This record gives sequence, structure tokens and C-alpha cells, in this order.
Amino acid sequence: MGQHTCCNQQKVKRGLWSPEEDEKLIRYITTHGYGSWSEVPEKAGLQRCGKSCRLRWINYLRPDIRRGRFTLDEEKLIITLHEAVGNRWAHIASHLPGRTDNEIKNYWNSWIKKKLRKPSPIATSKNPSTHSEQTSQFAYSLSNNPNILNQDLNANATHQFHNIQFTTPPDSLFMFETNFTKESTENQSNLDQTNQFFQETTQCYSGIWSVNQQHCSQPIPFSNNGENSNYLPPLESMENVVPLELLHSCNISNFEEHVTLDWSQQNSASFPLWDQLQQTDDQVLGGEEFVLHQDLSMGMLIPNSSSNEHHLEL
DNA sequence: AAAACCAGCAACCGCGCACCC
DNA sequence: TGGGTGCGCGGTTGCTGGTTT
Repeated sequence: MGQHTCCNQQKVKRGLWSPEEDEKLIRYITTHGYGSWSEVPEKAGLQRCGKSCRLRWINYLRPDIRRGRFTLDEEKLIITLHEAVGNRWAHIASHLPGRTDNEIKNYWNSWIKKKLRKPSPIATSKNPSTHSEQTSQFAYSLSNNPNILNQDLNANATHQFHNIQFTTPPDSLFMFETNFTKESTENQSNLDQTNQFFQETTQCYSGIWSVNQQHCSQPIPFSNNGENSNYLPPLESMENVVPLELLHSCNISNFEEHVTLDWSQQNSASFPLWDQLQQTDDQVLGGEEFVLHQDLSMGMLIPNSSSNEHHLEL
């Protein structure tokens, strides 16, 4: 493989980057971009391998890097995401704008791991129905929705951040196991601590969207329309409105790039995910019967209406 | 004051995947 | 189809600065 040889070249320098090297790399990238990392060192006048340049840029020199201590919210999010997806640092980083996978990985290894290892003084007795009950409820939802197992890890992971609360019908509400990934079952104290973190601070519970009987994959045209795929479509493009009474039977899928809601054999809608979205709150997508809006600061996609409490937190 | 120890983090390594020819 | 190449990712290493003995 190419990269395996690129760093073996004799001239290649290794170790810490000097300010001069940083400056060269910044100057080159900002003026030329980085079409091919393997060409960057030579063109930038650096005696580094392309891989090293890439790493330096991505993890340290990038202008949108957010440095400094992790906030409590970031920490909670990391814990939550790690609970769901394990050591997929790049995936976790994608939910924390300005943070790199390397930074998060280091932070995890040095801080959070220790934190979670400590026994929790508050523990989980606060909510007696937590673990075993949720496990069985998750098992129940799983038994009713074998497709869950066919979704990729990412989808499963994202499922775990959904708090779906339906006022009606009650049987569409599924609580879920937050800790079904292999990595997360290391020990009970991890689990307790994580649950405690999650529940006390974010008031969020992970969840599985209620099961759909039929899956339909015809997206409404506004989905993912090109360059600004991370941005929500304009309101007027939302031609179809999900009837409230059908919402509970929606199927949600494809979380990698966008959320797809299917609510009948003919209709579905796709909503781009909110990674890197920071400028809009409450962008309305829906119409008369219910409203979808996206609370970006909270990372939630929320079907809502004035007359009910339906919502989905992502 | 100096040696030993430790924690944090930047950087490297190796693997896997996608793409191209 | 298979080999070569480039890139991204997760795991690991090792340097550095702070703390303890």
C-alpha cells in the first residue's frame, strides 16, 4: 500500500514539527489547497511524508480547530456517542465541530476512562427501572424490528440518541438499552456512570424509533440536494406533511448523511443531518399537521406541534 | 536540588478501503 | 480482475512538562 512506503523514504523527517515547518505547510495549504497529500510535502518544501502533513494539518493547523478544554457538554456528548459507537473516534468527532478524532481519543484515554472507572456515589438507584427494564424493552423492540440488526452500526448508534415520546398510542413507545454495544459492556460501573451522566445532565435517553411495518424508499425531492446537503431544505419544498396519526409508525433510517422518515408506501422524507450546522435554530420543515424543526444547538430533530408532545432527539 | 514518576498529547504505525489503471 | 496508490482511521508510542519523593 502506498502510504506504507511513503514514510520510509530516507529524506523524510520525523518527530515534532517546527514552527517553520508549520508555516510552510499553512502557507502552501492556504494558497493551493491539498488535492493530493502525497504531493504536498514536495510542493510545500517540506521533508515530511504526505501522511505526516495531513495529520499535522488536520489535527493541529486547520483554522477551524477548536482548542482548549472540553466543555461539560462536549464531554457528555463524547461519553454518549462512545457508548453507542465505541472507539469510532472519527465518527464521534464529526459530532463535535472543531474537535479532531485524535483529540477526542486522547481525551478519552486520559480523562473520561478514568472518570467512568470511578464508582458513582449516586449510582443508578435513582431510577429503579433503568437497566434491566430497558434491556428487556430493547429486546422487545428488537424482536419486533429485526431490521435494526441489518442497519449499520452508525444507524444503531444514532438510534441511541433518540428520545421519542409519543402521547399516543402508548404501545409505540419503546424504551431501549443504551449499552448494547460490545465496548460499552465492560463493567457495570461504566454503565451506571454513563447512565447517570446521561440522565442527570442531558435529560436525554437513547432510543429506538418505533417499528414500521413497511419500508418505502422514495425520498421527497428536497433531500440532499447537492453541495449544501447539510443544510435543511426551504420550507416551501416540504410538499408533504406527515399526518400526525401516522407519525408513530414512521420508520427512520439512513443516519449517515440524513434521516429518512418513511410513513407510508408512497411517502418518505429525508432530512440532512446537522453536523457542522451552527447558525439556525428551529428551522421549520413541516406544515399544518405537525412541524419538524431542528434545534441545532441541542442536536435534535424534533417533530412537533402545538397540540402534542411528539419529539425526537438526535 | 535532583531523580523518579506520571499525565497529557502530538505524532507515528499499520491496516483496511476506495479508486484507478 | 488484480496490483498499485492514496487516504482515513484506530491503536500505540514516545516526548515533554509537571509533580512527587
